[in-house]
Amino acid sequence: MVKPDKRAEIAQAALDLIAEQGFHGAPMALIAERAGVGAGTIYRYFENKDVLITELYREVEERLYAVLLDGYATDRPIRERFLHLGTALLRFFIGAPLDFRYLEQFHNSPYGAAFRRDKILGNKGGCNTFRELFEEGVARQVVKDLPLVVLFALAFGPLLTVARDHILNFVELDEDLIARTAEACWDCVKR
Amino acid sequence: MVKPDKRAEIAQAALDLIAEQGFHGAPMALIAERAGVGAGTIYRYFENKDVLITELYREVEERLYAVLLDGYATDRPIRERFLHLGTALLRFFIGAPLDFRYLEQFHNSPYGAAFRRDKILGNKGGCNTFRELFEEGVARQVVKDLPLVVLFALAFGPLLTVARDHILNFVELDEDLIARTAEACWDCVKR
Amino acid sequence: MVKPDKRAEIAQAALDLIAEQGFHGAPMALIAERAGVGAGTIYRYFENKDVLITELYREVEERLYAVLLDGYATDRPIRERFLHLGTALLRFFIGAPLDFRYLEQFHNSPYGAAFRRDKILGNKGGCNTFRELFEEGVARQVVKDLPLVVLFALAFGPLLTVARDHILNFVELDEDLIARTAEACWDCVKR
Amino acid sequence: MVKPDKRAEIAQAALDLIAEQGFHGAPMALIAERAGVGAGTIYRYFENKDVLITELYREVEERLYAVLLDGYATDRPIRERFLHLGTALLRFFIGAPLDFRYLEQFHNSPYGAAFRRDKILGNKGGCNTFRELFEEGVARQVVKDLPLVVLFALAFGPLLTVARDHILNFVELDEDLIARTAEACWDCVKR
DNA sequence: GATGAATGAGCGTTCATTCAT
DNA sequence: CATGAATGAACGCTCATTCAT
Repeated sequence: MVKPDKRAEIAQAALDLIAEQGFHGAPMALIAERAGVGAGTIYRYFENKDVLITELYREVEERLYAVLLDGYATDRPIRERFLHLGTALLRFFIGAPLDFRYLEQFHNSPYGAAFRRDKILGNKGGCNTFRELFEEGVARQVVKDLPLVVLFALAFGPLLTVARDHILNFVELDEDLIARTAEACWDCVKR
Repeated sequence: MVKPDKRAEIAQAALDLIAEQGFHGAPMALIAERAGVGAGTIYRYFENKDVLITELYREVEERLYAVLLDGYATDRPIRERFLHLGTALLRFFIGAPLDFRYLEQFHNSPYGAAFRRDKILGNKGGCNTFRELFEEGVARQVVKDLPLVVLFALAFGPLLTVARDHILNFVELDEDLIARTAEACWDCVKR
Repeated sequence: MVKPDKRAEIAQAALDLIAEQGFHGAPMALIAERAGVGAGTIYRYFENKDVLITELYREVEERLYAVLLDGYATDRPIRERFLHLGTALLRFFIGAPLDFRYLEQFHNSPYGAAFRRDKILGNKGGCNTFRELFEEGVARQVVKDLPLVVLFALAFGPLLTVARDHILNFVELDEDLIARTAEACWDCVKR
Repeated sequence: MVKPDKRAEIAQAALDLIAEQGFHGAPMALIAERAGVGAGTIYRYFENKDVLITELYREVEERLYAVLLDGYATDRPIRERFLHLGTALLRFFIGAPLDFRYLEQFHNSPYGAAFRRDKILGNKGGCNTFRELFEEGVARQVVKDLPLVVLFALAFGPLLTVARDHILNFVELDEDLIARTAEACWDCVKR
């Protein structure tokens, strides 16, 4: 039976290294060292590096979706729900900058390519929520009548960009700015 | 058979490969093969791989700025100028998907890290134009009173995201959709 | 079949190859092959080729100094001590021709350049012994009153040359010839 | 017909570079650049790099022998002739340090190996002179009765070592020191 | 003759992965 | 179960040599 500590140590070490240095800066030997395990041990928990990276992605995504859905009430108005999701997204990334950086590294790599397509067709938790929200918004004529993909871009694009700018210290996002940014995004998608 | 400048062949091969496969998928030997030259030949034109990559970036950037500034009139209203830049950006990326992918690969890599900061402080052609536009817009109370960095995010974020989605075939951007997307971005930044 | 320490195998293979073929004739891949290890294995024991070469040098030097100082008695007359060192030097090189050749290759290379100066100012074991011997000899007016560097040259020059000639099979040094050569060197430095 | 200027320029550039940087620091392209010719031009004058190097060696050797034999009178006493050769050797090397360094680089390289054997069997000008001098000295019982090779070592060893030390600035050889060094060498070989 | 752009074999080095212990 | 030494393919890069101009 696998010792869960060790798996977690490896995952954390890998996530930290990849988030901070990119895939280039995260050889398996270094991940093992940071995790305090032998190099071969990683392969007991993850079939190979690709699997490790993909699994890590899923874990981050799961954490994100959990945060997005926490307190999300489908019976609230579209605008309110949108702002909830937007601010939750920003808050999560600001609070977990390594998770954010990891997602960025992942998306911008051969690994990410396949996943992007899945996402857009997406049946995944948080993603689906956005989709349903937009579909409902379009149907109720509260949201612009644009293809779903474009609405996603209008909403996610600024949020992710602003999160990156905060993490890279180009801007300091406080609660006020988070709220105003999310509202600006709403202006973008709303009719 | 024509030999249209070896440097250009190498640059094109490198850009294609990096855009399509990322830096990992573009070893010098493969770039050379695609360019139809010997491996050593690359080094007659580019000091090393870093220089090749950086130079390629500058060339793409130049092409982009040229397009953005083409027909840009500073005496037109803020909104009109914004829409000009937004639609020009989208059109350029749609017409030159490899350039777009290359920029993305570059920004999300050790090479791009240094450039990002420069860009945000930016004295570069197209970048400066956006900055001046936003500053003027804020001063005239036409644009939201948000930090410049956030305005950049609100404008660029969706545009880049939507361009990527088009290139990845998640959506088909025609002239109409380009215009409506740019307008949605304007809703984002306008007061 | 015994596996008598991989580090030693690598060191021996490198020393042999470099001694016989020079640095040019000793690519890492060939060293690895001769040592019966994979190419990458060398780097577990030596950070890079420079380190391998320098470390090898130190090991040879250590062996040499050990032999020189073995049985060296500071309370014996200058002449006797000189002859002890001279014959010990010759015997060592004759008995370890690869060590000798390695030292020559090393000294005549970019690696050796830095070491040469150190040596002449030398606080190293065997070197220091020669220096003290000469200084004492000069003070007691048993040795010619020449700069230390010149005395070194008068003593080492012939010894190293004769050792090389023996190793290259230009002459066969037996115990008798070793003794007479050392004595000739003494004639060179003595008053 | 070959333009002799160009050949000389190439030879000088190659000698300088190899003397100063060793064979590693003297790629053909750099030699060509220093000589002010195209890279391919070298191959009009020298079949390949090996030939260039070997030819260069012969030229240096010739210059050396010319100096040694200049003013050498076979009717003078052995000792005097020996001192003539010794001091001439030292003076030559001190006056032409690049020639000296070149000889050292050459001897300590795969190229030098073959030549050393030739030399010792040597029918070459200067070498032959030494050989005859020693043979005569041994026959007349003025020089120690040692194998010719050993006598060579006793004479050349210190001279070359001291020349190197001067060129490397470990000692400053003036006329007085040159004379005393040559005399010390005589003490070495004389009965 | 002279050139220098082009070549590609060969270098030192890294790192994902395996497997004997 | 866990280890980390061992592996070797693959990388970026250099340089002696060639040959079209």
